[in-house]
Amino acid sequence: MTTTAQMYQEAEQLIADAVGDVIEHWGFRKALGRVWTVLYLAGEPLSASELTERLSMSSGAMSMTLKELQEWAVVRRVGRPGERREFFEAETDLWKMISKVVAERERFWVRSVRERVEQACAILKVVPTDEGRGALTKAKLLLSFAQLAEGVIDRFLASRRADFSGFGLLEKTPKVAGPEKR
Amino acid sequence: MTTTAQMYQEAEQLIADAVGDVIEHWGFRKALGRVWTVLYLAGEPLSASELTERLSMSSGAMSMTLKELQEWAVVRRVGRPGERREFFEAETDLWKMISKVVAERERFWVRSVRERVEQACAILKVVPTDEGRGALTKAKLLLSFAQLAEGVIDRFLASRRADFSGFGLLEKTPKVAGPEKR
DNA sequence: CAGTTCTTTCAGAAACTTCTGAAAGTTCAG
DNA sequence: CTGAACTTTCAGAAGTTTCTGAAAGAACTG
Repeated sequence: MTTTAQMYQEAEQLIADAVGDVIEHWGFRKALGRVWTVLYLAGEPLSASELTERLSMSSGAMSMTLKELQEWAVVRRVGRPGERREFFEAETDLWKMISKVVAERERFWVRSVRERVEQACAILKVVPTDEGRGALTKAKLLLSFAQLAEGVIDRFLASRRADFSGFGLLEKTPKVAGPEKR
Repeated sequence: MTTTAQMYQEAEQLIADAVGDVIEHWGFRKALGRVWTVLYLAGEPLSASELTERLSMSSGAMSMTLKELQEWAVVRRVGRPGERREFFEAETDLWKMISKVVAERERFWVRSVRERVEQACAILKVVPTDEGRGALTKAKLLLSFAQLAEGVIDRFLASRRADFSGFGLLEKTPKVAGPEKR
């Protein structure tokens, strides 16, 4: 016999693992996605030990994972009156989460690449061989691509902030997308 | 004294490592980015041994790397008349490369997630607790987000341009405060 | 301020990824 | 065929990331 609690857990695991996989694919630890998902689906703050049990993780891993999630402002720590323990709840505004990641992570890399390619271009400028000239042309192309990406990221961050601030894409208000038609 | 050949190599290393780092950040092996970059900058086909030497990699690693680059259609194998060895040249069409990756990699994951969340929704539909109902609402939101992403990817691929113009990632139907042309 | 409860830290274990280099395989000229 | 030139494969090495769990640390409570 399958209880409703078991069914809930099964669905929770499915979604947690799915989100965990995406998150891992994007270069974070799978555990970050799993923990966030359980908190998100729960809809109310949960304690660390509750999470530890539901996801079969060690207390140490849970502590580190929650710390990292908070650094990314994706999970909040909330006190609960009359409770000794700390509770945690998920940030539900997906735009807020995504923009934070893009701003801190993607931007950093794009800039780092741009700077290094610029440096290489400076060197190639004074290499008077055919090889050097050909490479310079191509390096400049890479450079303009990096600059393009930098611009896209900046515009992405600016535009959404302007239009959706306080109105997060996946905020509690349902009715986001229509019926599927694939 | 620094020769022009040494300067070329220095610039080549700088760019190769920069591209390698981005590529790694995007979930591929660093070596893929480094090898592609050397071929790209060279502008002409190079042999495996040439690459092995320039990048200080083992022959085994080079063989595997070139194989993977070819699978991603990012490097082509070219024969050279009168030469026994095989030569390799870089695909220079960035759009072609990016669209291939997006089509095969991102799409796969978005769909996989959508399917798993759909499955979980089906389970939650028959869980008659408050917990279950709340989670179902949220799961449906995740689902609509996955569908949104699927749509964005498909439109991006259909647009067939690498300049990213108008690439508002989370664009819904209307265009917002657009300084850029449609 | 001693005890209880919960959280964080961290060294080592485990798991996973990538690389090396020798051996096996392939191709081709003579 | 045979051997030279080059490529691929793969088992084990090396490197990297993530997790475990015990111990130290905090935060209350009575």
